[in-house]
Amino acid sequence: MRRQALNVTRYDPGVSSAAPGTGDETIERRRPVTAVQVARHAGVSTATVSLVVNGKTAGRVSPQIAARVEAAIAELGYVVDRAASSLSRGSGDVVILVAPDIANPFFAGVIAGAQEALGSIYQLLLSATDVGCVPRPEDVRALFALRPAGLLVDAPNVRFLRDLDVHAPLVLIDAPSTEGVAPSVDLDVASGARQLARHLLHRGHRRIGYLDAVTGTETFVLRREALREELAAGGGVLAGPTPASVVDSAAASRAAVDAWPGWRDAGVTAVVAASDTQAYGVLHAMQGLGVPIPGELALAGFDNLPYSALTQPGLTSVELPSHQLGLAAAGHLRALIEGRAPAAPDMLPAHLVVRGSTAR
Amino acid sequence: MRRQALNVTRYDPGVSSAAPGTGDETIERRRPVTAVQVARHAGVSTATVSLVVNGKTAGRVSPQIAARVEAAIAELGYVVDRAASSLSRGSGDVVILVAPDIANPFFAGVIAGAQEALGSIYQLLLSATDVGCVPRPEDVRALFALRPAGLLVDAPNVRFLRDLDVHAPLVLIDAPSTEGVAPSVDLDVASGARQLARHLLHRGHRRIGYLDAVTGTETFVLRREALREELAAGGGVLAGPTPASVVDSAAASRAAVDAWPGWRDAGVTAVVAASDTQAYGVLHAMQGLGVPIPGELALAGFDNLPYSALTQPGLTSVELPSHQLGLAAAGHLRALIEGRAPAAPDMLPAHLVVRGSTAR
DNA sequence: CTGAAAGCGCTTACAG
DNA sequence: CTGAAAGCGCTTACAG
Repeated sequence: MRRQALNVTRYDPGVSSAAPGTGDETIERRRPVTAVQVARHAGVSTATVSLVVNGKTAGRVSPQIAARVEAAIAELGYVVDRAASSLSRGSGDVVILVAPDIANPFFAGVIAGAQEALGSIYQLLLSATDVGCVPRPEDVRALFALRPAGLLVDAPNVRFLRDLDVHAPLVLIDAPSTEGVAPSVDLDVASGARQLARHLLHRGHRRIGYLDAVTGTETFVLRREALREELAAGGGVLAGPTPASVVDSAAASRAAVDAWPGWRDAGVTAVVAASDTQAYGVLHAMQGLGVPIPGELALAGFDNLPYSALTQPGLTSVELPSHQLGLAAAGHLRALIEGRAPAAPDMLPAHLVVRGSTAR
Repeated sequence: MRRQALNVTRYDPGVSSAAPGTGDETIERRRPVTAVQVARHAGVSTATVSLVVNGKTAGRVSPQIAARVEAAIAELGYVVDRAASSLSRGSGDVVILVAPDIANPFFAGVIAGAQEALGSIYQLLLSATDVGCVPRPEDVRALFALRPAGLLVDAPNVRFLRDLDVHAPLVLIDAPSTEGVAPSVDLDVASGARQLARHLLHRGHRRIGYLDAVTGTETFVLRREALREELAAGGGVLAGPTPASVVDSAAASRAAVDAWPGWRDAGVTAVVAASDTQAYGVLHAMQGLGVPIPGELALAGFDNLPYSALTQPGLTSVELPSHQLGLAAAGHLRALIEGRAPAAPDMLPAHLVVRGSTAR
């Protein structure tokens, strides 16, 4: 790799060092303003400062004093130290979302929904686990040690929860079959899979190939098995090999290239991928192999990612409501945190979006 | 929307409530184990517990005592309260990456690189700002109030930094023209743009259309202007309208549909999009309009996202090394945090990847 | 309406 | 090698 000129500028802390120019100077950082300084500046106690910054002045602090404190806060640029605040209160105002595949556009919707539900009171931070891996209990435990207000954990399995054994606000996302262990907000992927099965049967397909995902999450088991059952009910069958790949287009493409001879020999006329991301890979693979879609092979996926409307042909997909998922999960968590009875959410409905990839 | 049966299970805290069955019971949470409990259990002081959990036993704690403490920790399931730890030390071990567009696959690489550089000592959390928006100084200030070990901020502009005025470990990512304000690790997008310009000129294109991004980030200005200059140097020109869209395929598709008459009338034979994500939208728009790519119109983008190898035709793109970017930025931050002199990183090189979308 | 004081759980000089 | 004690910056009963 060709190395080029350095473009990293040294940070100037704006504070004189102990021994300027000697080379072994230590950088002194300007220390953050504390409540003590604000209190001194406004001529009040730190208790009053705390009441003001937390908006608990009603009947406790006179408007005049409050105004004086506000002024001091603005002048000094005081920001509450949330580490200290968390320690004092027992927990903070951060909500952490743990997800295995942040880069998946599906999560943009979940994140937006969660932010909407959390409002400006809580701050949402994301913890990315390794792509294609379920989060490990020890990772989540380390996150709990941060004393967040609560945790949102995407797609863990039952075993994960047994190992976790943590008792704090926690809501699971898209974690079917964890009932009774922790609250979860789920997607009705089974219904979506059945709609897709009926659509394919209706289009005359009987022998369906399947490209699975290898994350070891329940949702993918559910997608596959619901599809299989509903196909069987209508005289169809999952035929040929059932390869699995990580949720990545390139990996899916390779898997599809390998699987194609088997699918073809098994008389497969349609392929379903466990996710749209993988379906894109299958589409590419078939274009490379000269197998026309939908002419020789129909194709469908799950998620209905934005890009699925843009492929050539457009991709038939089971739409999973990511925004609503984030909204419901964070809303539930918030109720838990605030000690309210959680509003009864639904199992969020999935519905099939039909496009050119399964046209006759 | 059809509502279905509720599938949210109530969380059972496993702890008896104050007034069981009365209905106004408050949920008592099992309180986390503290160092005091561990100390008591092991028959030592909390100071010793602290030394053991922080691995500072060498010459300070006898192996026997250390072993006893370890055993107590394991037995009680003790995890250090990081809020308290942060308060005591002055800052914690969390590194926060602030990025406008977490869902962009480009960030998967940045995140993986940053995690690699941070190792297991620091914990990386992500803060998602609204899509298509530069992070606001107040958001970043709120993040600093969490007392993280440091912050990595993607693509802010100079004005942002003037407003920020925060003096703590901070490294900017892909933030050209912020020299002297804060350290930054940059991508040589200008060089990439010039390579792309020369490639297009060499392929015989002289009148080039451009689809810009509307995030207000320097990197996009640089991409466009470097392309413009290098084209001019070779007798080419940015011609026709220069629409802008958010970094989203669907939005880009709409923008391209609108721009096409203008481009066509201006004699444009190639279009460059500010990002691959947008280029996918242009590709879709042109397929919809019946404009063959590359036959009638060549197309290229920036980022070389994984999916760019899978489109039909494959997308010519300026590869930006996302993994190295995360690695270098986090490495620099880590040096800053630990008071070491940052290793001199490079401005990370970009290089053109030529695919079918600009074939003759 | 306001303040002095205790306490959150940890870390780190300091004394022994 | 080990412990008692102070302190990080905040919040919250409690006393006035």
